[in-house]
Amino acid sequence: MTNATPVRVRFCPSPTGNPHVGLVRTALFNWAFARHHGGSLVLRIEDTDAARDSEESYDQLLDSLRWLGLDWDEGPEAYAADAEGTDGGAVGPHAPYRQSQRMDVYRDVAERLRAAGHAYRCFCTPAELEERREAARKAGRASGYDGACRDLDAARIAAYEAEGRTSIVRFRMPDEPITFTDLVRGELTFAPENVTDYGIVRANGAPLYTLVNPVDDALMEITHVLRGEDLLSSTPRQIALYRALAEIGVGKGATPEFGHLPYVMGEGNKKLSKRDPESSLNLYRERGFLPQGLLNYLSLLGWSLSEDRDIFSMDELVAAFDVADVNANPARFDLKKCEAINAAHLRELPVAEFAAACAPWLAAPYATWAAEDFDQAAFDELAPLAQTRLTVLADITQNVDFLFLPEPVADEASWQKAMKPGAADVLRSIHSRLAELDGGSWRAEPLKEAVLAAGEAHGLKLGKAQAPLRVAVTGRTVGLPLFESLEVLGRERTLLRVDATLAKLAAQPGS
RNA sequence: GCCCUCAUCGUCUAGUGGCCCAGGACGCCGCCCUUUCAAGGCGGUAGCACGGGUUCGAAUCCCGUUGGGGGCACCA
Repeated sequence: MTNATPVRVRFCPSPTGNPHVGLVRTALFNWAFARHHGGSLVLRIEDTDAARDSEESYDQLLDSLRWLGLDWDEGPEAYAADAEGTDGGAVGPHAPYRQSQRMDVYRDVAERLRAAGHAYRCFCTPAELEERREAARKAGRASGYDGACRDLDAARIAAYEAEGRTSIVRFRMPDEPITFTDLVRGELTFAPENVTDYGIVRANGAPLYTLVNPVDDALMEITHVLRGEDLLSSTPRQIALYRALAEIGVGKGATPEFGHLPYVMGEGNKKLSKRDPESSLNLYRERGFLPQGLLNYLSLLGWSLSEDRDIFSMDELVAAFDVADVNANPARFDLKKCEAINAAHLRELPVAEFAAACAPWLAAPYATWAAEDFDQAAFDELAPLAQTRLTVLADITQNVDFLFLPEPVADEASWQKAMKPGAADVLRSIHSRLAELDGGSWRAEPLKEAVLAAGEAHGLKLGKAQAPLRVAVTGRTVGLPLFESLEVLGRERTLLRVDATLAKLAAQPGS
């Protein structure tokens, strides 16, 4: 890259379905690259396929990017949701940024390409194409377009038209190898026989991605194209188109540099697809991943900050990020590690921020308790204890539900585990010791002493003695530190729950 | 079938000819701490796909093999 030209990268999703993590990783690398170089990130919406695109997906896409904090400089609307756009809401000098609103641009470019001889009308029918492709394959040859309509004369064209055939517009590839230096893979060369002429406008006049994407990159003066490796083999085509565009005066004439990012793979070494539930960004959001946690993990797929650091902030990522350091091999998405990294970010949050971040999962639709039973102050007291125990924020709900539910959840497995024969006796001892504590001494430390003493009377260590009490009060065998929990729950409710458990135990045969 | 691409512990990676009988992280196992579970501390498990070169010396460079992934659309 020349130092003089400011970096301009773009993220250009098509609004089809939920955003998935592979897409997010691509957005992240583009964003980090732009920020690292003090350049611009352009958000362009590639909605040229009316059949698959939807407005809902578009809204979701922007919402996701905003949630992630991946801000863009130019796009169909401002990053800050409340900001005023300049042109129909769009922000930036190259509006509009939705391709569905740029159709006249593409039509014009396609026409000029054809006039200059860089493209031609192709009358081959899909059936004919398919047949010849098959034949080529069988013969062991490359199966791309065979160039049948490359040099049709006027008579031939008239004959096809008389036949009622429709035509697409096809780009004419030069008969020479194309070499470029991929930012992550190095120098690559493609022979002409393997990169054949390709369609750029449908028979119905609608432009194809193959045209639209490079045209907009040229017009929007994109300097670096960082995208998935699935587009690697179409790069020579785009470069050829770029050269043709330069020739007819579309854009400033410079071809961007390309960097092809490795795939994000899912289970069984398959490319993580949109259908794969593991790939859905919304899923991570609903489970309570922190944007910085998810992004931190995703950045590790094909890149690393340093030899011995896996946990870092977005600022650190931006400071260190370089496409040249991205490695070329596909990476498997590992949920366990993703969760571990998110947990680390959760722990690094100041307590108040952590508590605030929990809020969505303490209310509908996540809360299992009635809204009016929620007690913020009680929650805040336990929040620090929960912070080291969560992997994702959604886990907060069951960690504190005992505080807000009228009675603890009934977890059969926990009950079986804790309420072994003799548990009732222990619980009775605990109850009488606890009952001796007045409101003023209802603190974690005395509570612990009381349970300890009660346990000793039965020859039990604290670990064993606390189990039935924990289940009696929280419903579960695993949870936040017990005595602090009791302190917050309060004397009355604790005693009531132990009473209730004792009653239940008494009603149970064999206890 | 043709073309492209990739190849270090189970997984993500560090490593760009000697610092590597390969380092970190997640996972897993064990120990310590301990009120359950975490967190934290300590330790362990496990890898350069294979075969040829080049070189005094290769995980690192070259060739081949094998294996994985992708592309070959009037999808993007």
